[in-house]
Amino acid sequence: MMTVTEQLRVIEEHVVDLLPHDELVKKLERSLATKTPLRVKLGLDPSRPDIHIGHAVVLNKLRQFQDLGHNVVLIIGDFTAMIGDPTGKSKTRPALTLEETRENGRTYVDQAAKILDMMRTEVVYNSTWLDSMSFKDVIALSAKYTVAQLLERDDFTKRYRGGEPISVHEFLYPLSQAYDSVAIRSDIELGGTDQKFNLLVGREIMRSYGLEPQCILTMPILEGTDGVEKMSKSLGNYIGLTDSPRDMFGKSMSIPDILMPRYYQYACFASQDDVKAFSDGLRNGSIHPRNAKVDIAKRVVARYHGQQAADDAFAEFERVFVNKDVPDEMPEYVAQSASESLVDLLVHKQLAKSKTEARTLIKQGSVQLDGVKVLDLEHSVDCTTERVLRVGKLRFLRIRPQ
RNA sequence: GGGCAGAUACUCAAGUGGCCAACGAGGGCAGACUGUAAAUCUGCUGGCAUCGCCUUCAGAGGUUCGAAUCCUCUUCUGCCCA
Repeated sequence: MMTVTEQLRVIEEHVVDLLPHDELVKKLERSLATKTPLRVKLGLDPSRPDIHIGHAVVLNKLRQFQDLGHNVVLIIGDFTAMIGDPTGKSKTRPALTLEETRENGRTYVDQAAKILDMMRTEVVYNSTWLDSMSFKDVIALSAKYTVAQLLERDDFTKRYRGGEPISVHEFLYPLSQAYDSVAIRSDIELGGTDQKFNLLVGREIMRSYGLEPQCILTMPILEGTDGVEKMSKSLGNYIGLTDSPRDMFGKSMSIPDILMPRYYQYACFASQDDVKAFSDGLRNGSIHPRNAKVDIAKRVVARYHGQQAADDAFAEFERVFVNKDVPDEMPEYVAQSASESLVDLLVHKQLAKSKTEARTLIKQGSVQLDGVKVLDLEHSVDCTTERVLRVGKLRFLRIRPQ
């Protein structure tokens, strides 16, 4: 096992907050002396079924803890998802049923397994203890925190001042998350920087229950492919862990240039030194931005799909976007008759949301058949031979004869 | 419990009896330019269709030739008073 100092060096890398530092040192020293691994907690909100590379930033940090010999406790917040954490949002999220959150939780674990060492991972659902709490228990829990303390949270403050509604049950979110820490007796809890408040509440609540407070560690929130908003499925700016190599590559290539160093650091998990060299290279022109981005895209794909997939995705990308060729693989459709209405086909194969949109796309010249623009709204597609239909830059459909 | 204000398309936000499928901004989509980037410029952004038609402005009724706009009730939200 590594010494405390050596461990700390790994743990502190890329971290935003690590509080309180001296308590962590004590925990590590005790862990080393008693040969007891620390319990490192991460709460996952299963209100969406997919994990993306933004989550991976935190997961990767967990993996580092595991590699140092510590244990990870993944908490699937199936119960808290019924509240819907309003963190960073101006509105309450729609509440989900317990069944939906359980289902999402299952896929979460599968995806997390791409990064974590599952031998050192304990997975628990917080409904296990939250569901059995009585109203009396809830009162006792909520008595341990004040409204003023809760209103300190940034988004609560903003909403309160802005005259926007805050439901009482939203106040229960930080408290129930904090109670999770009590239930599993966590030593350290990880989260994105937007979780700082919730993580700190955990400390207070643990202390109230007579437990040694957890340390907290926050990681940066990775921006989505739009370069502005934080990565999230609902904003459509995410790169999912289960995305195909091709999508992953394409999405990685679409990030704004200014985001490259951050992606290099947090999506590719490059070391501080490498990140510095990368940034310097971009600044002084010794690295071409386009090549830099290819490098990032390759690394991202390689991490989740392997090097071969990354190379293939790159080759495919070159063919489609640089050589304006068509991709190897694309959705296929077997024609139902010798000739079909182009508009209907676009809608039917979901290349357009409605006939109106399909017509708009045709009018704008973004629909091509075998590389030739089609501008006729009434066009019938001759389906007696194999055709390739292209809409915009990214949507393809191979049409096969009957 | 009482008083006041408000609810408009993905979001913000105009519109206060016909000129409204509804100004504008953001977002999104598409085109040009590029490094599939950013920035910039242009077009589109309820649905169906050849003029045109149909369904929308929290919900339900009503007034009117005609309503997002007026009236009634309901639901939801904020503020003030208690």
